[in-house]
This record gives sequence, structure tokens and C-alpha cells, in this order.
Amino acid sequence: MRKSLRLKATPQESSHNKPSAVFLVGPTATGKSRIAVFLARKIGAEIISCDSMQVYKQMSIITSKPSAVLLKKVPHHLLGVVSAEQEYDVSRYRRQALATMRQIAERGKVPLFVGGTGLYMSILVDGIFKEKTPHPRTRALLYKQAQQHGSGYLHARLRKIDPEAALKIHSHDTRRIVRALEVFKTTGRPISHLQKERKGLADTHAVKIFCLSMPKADLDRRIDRRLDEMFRHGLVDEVRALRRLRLSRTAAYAIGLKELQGYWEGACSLDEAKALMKRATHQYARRQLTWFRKDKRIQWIAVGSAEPPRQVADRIWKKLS
RNA sequence: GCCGAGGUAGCUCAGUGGUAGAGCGCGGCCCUGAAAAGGCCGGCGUGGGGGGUCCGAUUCCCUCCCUCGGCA
Repeated sequence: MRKSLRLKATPQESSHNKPSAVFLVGPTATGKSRIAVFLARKIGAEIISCDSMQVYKQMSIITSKPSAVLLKKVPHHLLGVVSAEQEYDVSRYRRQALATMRQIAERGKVPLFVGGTGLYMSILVDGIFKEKTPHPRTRALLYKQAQQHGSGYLHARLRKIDPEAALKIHSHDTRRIVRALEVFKTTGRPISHLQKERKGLADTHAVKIFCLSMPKADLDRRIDRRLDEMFRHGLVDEVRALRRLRLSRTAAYAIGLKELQGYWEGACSLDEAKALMKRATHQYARRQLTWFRKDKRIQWIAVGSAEPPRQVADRIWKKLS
């Protein structure tokens, strides 16, 4: 039998012998993909992407999917699984990820989740409250009301039906106010109650989470370098091809689409568009870090800017065994 | 060289005789079916240099420096 992952058993776990799930997360451009492949080989894992944008088929360069070389070394899942014309969301991701995980378990392998989407990670580890899918008509109506009367008006309504949620959601955060009202309208229950009902991998698995980190200045440099590389590798052609599609709203949020659109509309030069993309990605990395920082279960892996991926993988592996 | 406009936050620029703001950037934070999204908080400043008037100047005056435009 291939060496399977043995985690150091803590007192509580020793009797249960929970299956394990490993997460390798971190902001963009820290080198997750390469490190993940080395790590996966060492622990007998298959990789499940934990990225909200790499799920789209026609978007490879723009989302920095792992290279073909890497894909050949270890089985990867949930990359390019839907058309960029389709909407995608957390719950769909969760269903697909859990199903994939079961298949991997059947093969006697360990699931290694790799990506930078904090919410997707949390929804796996901690769970999601299950309710019916979004109700588009209710939602549309609520947005219309928000437009007419302002988000404060909706927030006041939320305060009446679900004070707890209203306290948590800022009165300007239209998106979450609408969602909370929508849930109440369609289920008759306050979202704040439903949200307490969640079960995730943390309840059934021995979950290990590793987050890569490096000084922000180094990270920004790496981001810039990667953006330059993306352009060299045909980013513009890829995005030009995307224009022939009817991109879904969710896919359209990928960093770079708006910027290149601006270029084609003559609002800026290509270099300016590239600079805007770099900036947007720096900001994105910052938000990612904020998300990960608050999760106290995370074990941080400080990566040297020139440290070989294999070495990083080794360090993580040592923490696992 | 002359004329004109201007030098205020990292950038673009407001404003005021009582030591300054906005947008963007930058930093921190929030996040349960849009999350590479959305929202919140923070001014981060030798107000070009020097001198003068004034109780008090970033604001008024003088001078020097710099930038931009026009004329030479």
C-alpha cells in the first residue's frame, strides 16, 4: 500500500481515527500550485482546487490554472468544470468538492484542497446552512426596492424580522441585506438562525490547514512578474476569445476582464490596463490575507521568495507526520 | 528674457486669516448560495524655500526656486 497520511493523533482523535483532509491556501502568486504537487506526491493525495475562478473552462491564463506539466503529475479536480457562461457559487462548489472527496477516499487517497478562495475553504471546513437555492424573483424585487428607497430602508425591515442579522450586517451592505430578507421571505426563518446550523469537514475529519505567506512587498513583486508572464503567454488572445461568449455574471468578475475591456474601448493603453490588473491583484491578495489571518486553525508557512517549491512541500510534510 | 497659470497627502485636485480636506492609492477589518465579488474603518501632510504684515499665515505682501502654456 502506498504510504498514506498518518497524522499525529491527538487524545480525542486517537479512538475515532478520523479521515484526514489537508488544505493548502494562501494569497495569489505564493506558489501554491507547484508546492501542492510535491506535497500531494509525498502524502498520496489528489488535488481539489479551492478557487472560485479556476472552475471556468475557457479561463485558464487569466486565472493562472496550474500548467499541463503539473496536471500530469498528480490528479487535479474542479478545474475548468463549468463554462464561463454559467453562474457558479459556493454551494455548487461545496457539493462538487465533497463528491470529489468521496471518490478520492474510495481510491484510498487523501484530499488536498488547494486555492485562495477563503469563503470556499470555510464552507468546506465549517459547512454551509442548507436552504433552497436563491429565489431570483424575490431577489430582483428586493434590489429594486433597495434602489428606490435605499439600502437603509431594507436594513430597517431586516431589523424587525431578524435583529441579530441586522446587527451583523452593515446598513450599506445591500447584497447581504437582500440575501437575509430573501431567505426570510422564502423560508420564514431568520438567516441568523439558519446560519448556526452548519456542519463541515472539521466535524468529521482531521483537518489541517496550511497557509503560505511572505512579506507583502515580495508578494506584490511576484504578482507583477506573474502578470507580465500572463501577457506573454497569450492572455489578450484568451480574453478576446471570451468576448464571443455570454459570460456569466460570476465569471465576469475575474480580474482582468474589466481592465482589458477598457483597453478595447479606448479608455486606456494596454500597459495601463496591465498596471490596473496588477493593482487589482495586489488588493485582492490583501483581502485574501485578511480572510486567512482570522482563522486560528491555520498553520502559517513563511515562504522565502526564492525557496524551491519542493523544499516548502517538505517543510509542510514534516508538520504533517 | 517677457507674459500668463500653477506649486497643498503616494497620485489627481478642493478649500480657508485661526496649523487643512475629497476621490483614488495605501493600511486594517467584516464576510455562510455573486466571494478575483460586496461592505466598513483609518489622513498616512515640514501646505516649494526664505523673509515680511498680523495676536495668529497654508491663506495677504516681497523675493528666490521649480513646473506648464504663450510670446520672444
